[in-house]
Order: sequence, then C-alpha cells, then structure tokens
Amino acid sequence: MSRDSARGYCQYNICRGERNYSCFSSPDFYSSLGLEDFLSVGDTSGAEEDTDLAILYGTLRGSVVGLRYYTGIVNNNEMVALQREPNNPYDKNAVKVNNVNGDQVGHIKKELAAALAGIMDNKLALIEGVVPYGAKNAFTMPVQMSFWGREENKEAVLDQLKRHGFKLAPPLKVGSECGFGSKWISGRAGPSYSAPVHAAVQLTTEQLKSEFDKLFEDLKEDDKTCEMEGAEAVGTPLLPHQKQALAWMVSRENSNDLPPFWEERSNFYYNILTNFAEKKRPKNVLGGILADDMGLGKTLTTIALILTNFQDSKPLPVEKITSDKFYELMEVVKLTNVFFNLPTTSASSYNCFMSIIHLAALENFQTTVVSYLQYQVTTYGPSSHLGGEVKRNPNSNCFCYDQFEQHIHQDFRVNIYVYYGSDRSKDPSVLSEQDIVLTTYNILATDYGVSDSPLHKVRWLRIVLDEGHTIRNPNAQQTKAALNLEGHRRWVLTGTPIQNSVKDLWSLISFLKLKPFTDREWWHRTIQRPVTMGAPGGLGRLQSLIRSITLRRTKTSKVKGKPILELPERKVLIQHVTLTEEERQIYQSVKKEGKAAISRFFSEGTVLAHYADILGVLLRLRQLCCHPHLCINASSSFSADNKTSEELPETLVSKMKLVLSSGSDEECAVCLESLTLPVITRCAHVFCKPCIFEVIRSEQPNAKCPLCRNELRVEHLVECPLEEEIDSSNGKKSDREWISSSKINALMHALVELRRDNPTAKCLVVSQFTTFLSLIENPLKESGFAFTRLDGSMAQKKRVEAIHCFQSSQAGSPTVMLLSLKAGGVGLNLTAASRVFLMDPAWNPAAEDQCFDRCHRLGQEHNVVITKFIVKDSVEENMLKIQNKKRELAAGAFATKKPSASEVKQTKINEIKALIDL
DNA sequence: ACCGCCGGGTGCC
DNA sequence: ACCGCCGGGTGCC
Repeated sequence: MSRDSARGYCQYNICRGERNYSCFSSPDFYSSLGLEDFLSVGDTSGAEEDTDLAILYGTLRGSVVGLRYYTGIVNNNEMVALQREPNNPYDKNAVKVNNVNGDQVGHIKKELAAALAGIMDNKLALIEGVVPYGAKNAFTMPVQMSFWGREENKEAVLDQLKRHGFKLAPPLKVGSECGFGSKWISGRAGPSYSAPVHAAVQLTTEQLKSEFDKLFEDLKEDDKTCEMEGAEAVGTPLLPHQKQALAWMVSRENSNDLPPFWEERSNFYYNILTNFAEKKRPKNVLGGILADDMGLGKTLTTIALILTNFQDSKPLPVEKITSDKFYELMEVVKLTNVFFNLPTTSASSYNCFMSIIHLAALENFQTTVVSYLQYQVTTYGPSSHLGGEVKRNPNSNCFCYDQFEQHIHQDFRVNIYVYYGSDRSKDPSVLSEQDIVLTTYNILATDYGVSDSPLHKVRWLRIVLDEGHTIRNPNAQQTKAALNLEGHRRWVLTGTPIQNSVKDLWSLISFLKLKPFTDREWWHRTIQRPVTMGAPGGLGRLQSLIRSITLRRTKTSKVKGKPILELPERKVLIQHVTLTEEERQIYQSVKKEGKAAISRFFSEGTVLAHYADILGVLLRLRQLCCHPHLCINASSSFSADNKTSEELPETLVSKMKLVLSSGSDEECAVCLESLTLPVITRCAHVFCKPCIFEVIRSEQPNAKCPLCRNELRVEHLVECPLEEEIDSSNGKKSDREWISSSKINALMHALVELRRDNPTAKCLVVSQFTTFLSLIENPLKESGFAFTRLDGSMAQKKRVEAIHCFQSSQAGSPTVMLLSLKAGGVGLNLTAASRVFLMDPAWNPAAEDQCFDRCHRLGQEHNVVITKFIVKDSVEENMLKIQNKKRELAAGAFATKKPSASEVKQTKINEIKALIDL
C-alpha cells in the first residue's frame, strides 16, 4: 500500500509567532538567525545563570503586605517566590510575593522592596522566601528571606541593603526549603535552623555523575519487572526487557497515583517539598522518561505502547486487513471517492479513506505526536549563510517513518503521517485523522505561535519526544513549543538523561508537567540546589523523583539473571595497504609540500590562523590514501604562494568549506565530537552551531574564538551544510578514465574472497568520501556484485528502498552496501550485514563506532567482522594513533573535566604535528 | 493654636 | 488593624 499520506504538508513557512522580547531592541535579528535558542533573549529570570556557584549570603526577615487584595494563600512554612514588578504604577520598586502555584499573595513592604529592587534587577542575588508563620493573617505576614549569589556579588548586596538600613543575619541557619536532613520524608519541612551551611559542600562533577548513575543502578528487581505482551498489531516480537518496559509504560499511563512528593491530607493535597497545599488533586504525568541505553529498543517499545494502550490497556482500534475485509474496503473506497469527489485511481484517495475509518474509530481522540530529532536533518540556509532564507530539507524523515512501518504488523493499517509544518492551504483537521503524527522539534518550534498550527491545536492522546535530551535549553523555542503541546500522556525517550549535571533533567521534568517543577525556581530550590550543595536528603529526593517516573536499563543490565542483550561478537581488524609506486610518488610530493607549508606556519606561529589550510593538506593526504582521483585540486594552493601568512578571511572560509564538503568527518573543538550543523568563523575555524553559540552567549558581549581568540561575531559565522545534506552532483565522475587504487584492490580482493567463502554474506563498505564510493561502484559491477548505496545526498524514497533492498534475505538481493560514514541516523538498522569494510579512518573514533553499531545491534545474528583499511606510512597510521589516544582518554576519564580551551588548542597543535610527522 | 490633643476614617504596592 | 498614620476638629482649669 502506498504511504503517500506520509508526505504531508510540503510547504515550510517560517512563522515566528508572537513573542515579546521587550528587553531586546531587535528580536527579529536574533530570531532570524535562530539565535533565540542559544542566547537567553528576553529571559527575565536571570541570576540563575551559574546557580551552582551560588552561596548563601544570609537571611532577613521582612513582611508581606496587602494580603487582603489577593487570592493566593500560603501555609506556614510554605515557600514563596519573590518577583519584581517594575511596572507597578504605585512603586517602581514593587516586589510581588507569589505562592508555589504562582498566585499572588501580596507585596513586599515598600521600604524593603526599595532595597531589594536593585539587587534583583541587577541580578546580584537570588532572593527566596518562606513564610514561617502567620500564614492565616488578614493583612500582613512575615517572610523569611534567603539571599543567594556568587561570592563576588556579596559585598554589593550587603552594601545595598545597608544603605536602606537592613542587615542580613549570618547564614548560620538554613531555611526549610533545602530540607537538609531527611525530614522531607515526613513532610512538614518546618524551618530547620540547625544545620550549618558550611556542611553543604559542593559535589564535584565526577561525584555527581557517579551519584546519578547510582540513581538508576540501584533499581532492584521491583515493580518494573512485570512483563506485558504487545498488541497483535505489533509486528516485531518483543524481548523480555521490552515487555517489561511496555508493562511499566502502560501502568504509568493508566495510573491514578499522585505525582511524586504529593500527599493527601484531610481533603487537601500537600506538596511535601514546598508545603504548598490545594484542594484540587494535582495531575500526575501519565508517562515519564524511558531512558534505556541506545540500542535497547526504546522506539520499538513506544510503538508497542501506542498500539497496545489506547484506553484502559485496550489496543488502538486499527483495522485488521483480511482478504474479505480488503474486498469490503475496496467497495467503500469507491463510495468514499464518489463522496469526496476524489480520483478513484490515486493512492492518496485510498489513504484518505483509511483516515476516515480511524477517525470514526477514534471518536474524539487524537493520538500521538512523536517528535523526532533522531532522524532529523535540521534546517539550513541555501546560501549557507546564517540568517539567509531558511529552507527545509523535504526528505528528512525517512527513517523514523520506516521504523514505524517496519514494527507494525503488515496486516494492520495504522495511519502514520509525517508533518512538515503548517500550510494554510490545507485543512488542519488532517492531523486529527491520524493515528500517529511524526514531526521534528524544529517544525514543532516553527509552528509554535502560528495561530492556526494544527500541531498546537490538537488535543493529543500521547506526546512522545524521541531523543528528548536534546530539549536541554530551557529558553529554546523548541522546548517551549514541546511544553505547550496539549496532551496528558507524555513521554521522553533518551539514552542519556543526564549528560553533565542535574540541570539536564529539568527540561525533561518540565516537559512532563510535573507540579511544581515546571517552574524552574521550585525545581531549583527543592531538588537541584540540595543535590549540588550536597545536602543530605537532596540526592534522596532526586532519586525518588527519578525512580517514580523513569525506567533505565543499560546494555549491561540483566533481566531475570540474564544479560539484557546478547550481541554476537564483534572484531575489528586492521588491514594495512601499501601504495603503489605512482601513488606513493603523488602522496609524497603533496606531503612534502604540505609539510613545508605547515612547518612554516609553525615557525611563524600562525598554525591556528592557517587551520583551514592545514585541514586541507591533511584532507588531500587522506584522500590520496584512498584514490588519486579523490583529490580534485591536488595542485596545492601553496605552490605559487608568495603572499604573507595573512590570508583573506573569505579565502580561508572557502577553503574550510571545501574540506567540509568533501565529506570529511571533522571535529568541533568545543564539544570534541563530530560536527553537527557546522559553522565556520571568520578566522576559519569550524564548530557546531549550538556549541559556538553557547560560547558567544556566555562570553558576550566580547566573545572570542576558542581556538585562536580572534573576535567572534554572529554576523560573521557562515553555516556550512555537511556533505550529505547537499545534493551532491554525482554526475561529474566520468571526467576521467576510471582507474583502480591500492585500497580499492585490497577491498575487492577481500570482497571476492568473502563471496567465495560465503556467497550470501552481506557487507557494508564505508567511506567518508562519497566520490570514493562512486569510484568503488565500477569494480563492483565488473566483478558482478549486486550492491546498493546509501548516502546523505539521496532522496528519502531512495534511501528507504536501498535499506529495504539490502536488508532483504531474498536470493539476488544486494550483498554489498556502499555507505557514507555519516549517512542516516542513529536508528538506522543494517543488521543484514555481518562484515564492515571501513575504507578510511575518521578523526573521531566514536563516529566509526556509531557506524559499526548500525549492523552490530539488536537483530544481528552473526559475529561481526570489521576491517579497517589503513595505508602504511601515511597520515592514516598517524590518525589511528590519535584515535587510540582518544579512546584511552575516553575510557579512563569517564568523569574527568572537559579540557580547557587552551588545552584543546595545544592538543590540536600536537595532533597536527603528529599527523604530518613534524 | 504657625501648637498639642482628641477621636474618626482608614489601610499594599 | 485590639495597630499606625492621616488630617479635621478643637482648645483654661
């Protein structure tokens, strides 16, 4: 059956919706660059930057006045929030007092407010309040305030208070909110003035991380070990741990429990962290975080959930197609088509009809929107300039769609729809007729604020964020958009719930709409600070919160005493290749020239200024190791180089572009990972867009390039799509007559041998350079191999075809797949292959591993053998050495600190030396 | 009395 | 608010 409906809306409008960035003069400028995701534009909740560094300056007793004018009520010992109200017509210093629910309780008395206003406006301190007693007073009540801030601001704060005649009590007492001690368990976290704050030693990153890991490791065989069978429509048999996850997810969705930290007490619901109480029963999230390691089948489990738990553990009513049913359906198709006046022959009319059945079956319920980052190709500008007109790659959603289809039993019909953004010309009700709507965060964000966006109008039955950890920036439009979707069953799928710190969890929790954590202040006061300050009980809180909403298994977890995954063995062999005389000659001459240039840069001290040139040299050498024809502009740019070391930025930037467009998997010097969304600086260094924007944000207004300390400005950044996102013109490969290379010979020899020993064995041939893959096609044809190809430049439909074709076990199906290193997403499944030939090494060993995991994963039945071809006495051997160093570093230093900018710089320089044998 | 004192009106910011 | 503060009424002992 055709799945044309999956194509969905094709137009992609950039609509920013209405945002009010009153603090910034030119919001359009920022949003046109997509910058609001990275700079805290319009963020009014300042001071929370670097909250980890905050210390307690002291406390002060004040009063809340005007109680009778407001509806917000508090309990004794309840936390309150202080909020500046600069536009109050009676007093520009006004400070509002709100309860945990956000309802105003009153105002800070004006004399005090006059002292606080400056502190708050200049973000010198975070002021937090607790009402110790007198909560039932009619006119005023006391408030105990704690002042938190960075050491260097302490004097200024004390000074400001002094000028208004206030003095902080020394921080000997600790307010109730941190609950230092374990009293939060018993509730009634009354003010405890016993524990000295000095006992609250900050945990190091390492300590924290290992504590987090314990959060999950400690999970005993508890309530999460029940198993549940998937509905009939689930097409893939579930493994025991997936059945456990399914049972847990279903029970979460059907649960009637109170959310964590809430208790019912005499007709009231109490939050034992904040002491907030209300009559209304707080909503629990009918969902949570599925945090299994990559490769354990989170997506499959979620598909099973969608099909299995529609209402009260009943499956989603999807049509089962039997033969007579099919006939019956065809009859209705005709009728429907008449009714809707649709052309009877087209596939789309069939889809339209399918939608109608499900609408009837679903009544008013819409079902699930799954936000897919895992498979997303993010928007990029066609002109490669930031701020240029943003265009979407229309072919970016194949794999998620494919994966959904592949796990749903073919006898069942489920409407799956890929949503590409709002389009006014289409009827928005299309979405509500679907069983499953797939989209990406960016589309979600783009649609957010579009007044007639169907995504944000539909009441979803279930909202799933795949790769949910990417929602980490609380100010990002994506986060806000995800948060605003309506629907009670909410799930986050992520293999890395915590990457750096507890902070990472907040956005996930916030998405789940767990009261009161949606507001950062309460999260921070009740969970994050107690944990990072090492307050006893802090981790306990975090643990009980996480445990109640998260399921996490790692690859080493066990189910009923057995390892969760029993993957076949995986071996990595290195096959050395010797270049022919001619190849060696070309290689050596390019190397000699490059080495001379690079040593000149070293002696001039301009290595980093010539980063693009150096990467260019290294790239040419790497290409020459593969095939002489890869090196398009082998004639070096140095040969006639009579200019000084100062090159025009434009030249350097275009050199860098050239390197990136070759397909080379370069690294970002900020995150040290493979580049995602590369942007080139004016000084011709390349970073991930999010990474460099974070640098700019944190160093503004005078940000400097992490590598060379040159001026860094957003306007100068040039976005550079990765090779696989460009429609690479495969056409012009026949310029030259085809010749072989040592590496190709080595590959072909191995392939022929493999075919002789095992004619049905399938293998992946992987390279970073798609032109190299094209060159390999020739001998494959000549030797009669059936092969297919998957690279980033291919249209979506072709990709799906290639994967299906390759995964097929039919006789005559391709045994070789030419695969570009970075093609496809993490979810790509190529388990049909049991051999991998890696034609060229990558800088980043993790990028290689990730590629190997596409076949060495769940579903692989054979031992996997990986062969890396490495040219002897070449840059490739040096690359291996560097790779090994990185591996050691990564393995030994699980929790070591991120290297500093200067360390990164030095490492890079050392690497360059090592690579070119200097 | 351009004061003190009294007692009613009144009440956040 | 069973307060403070304000401002009008008032005024020997």
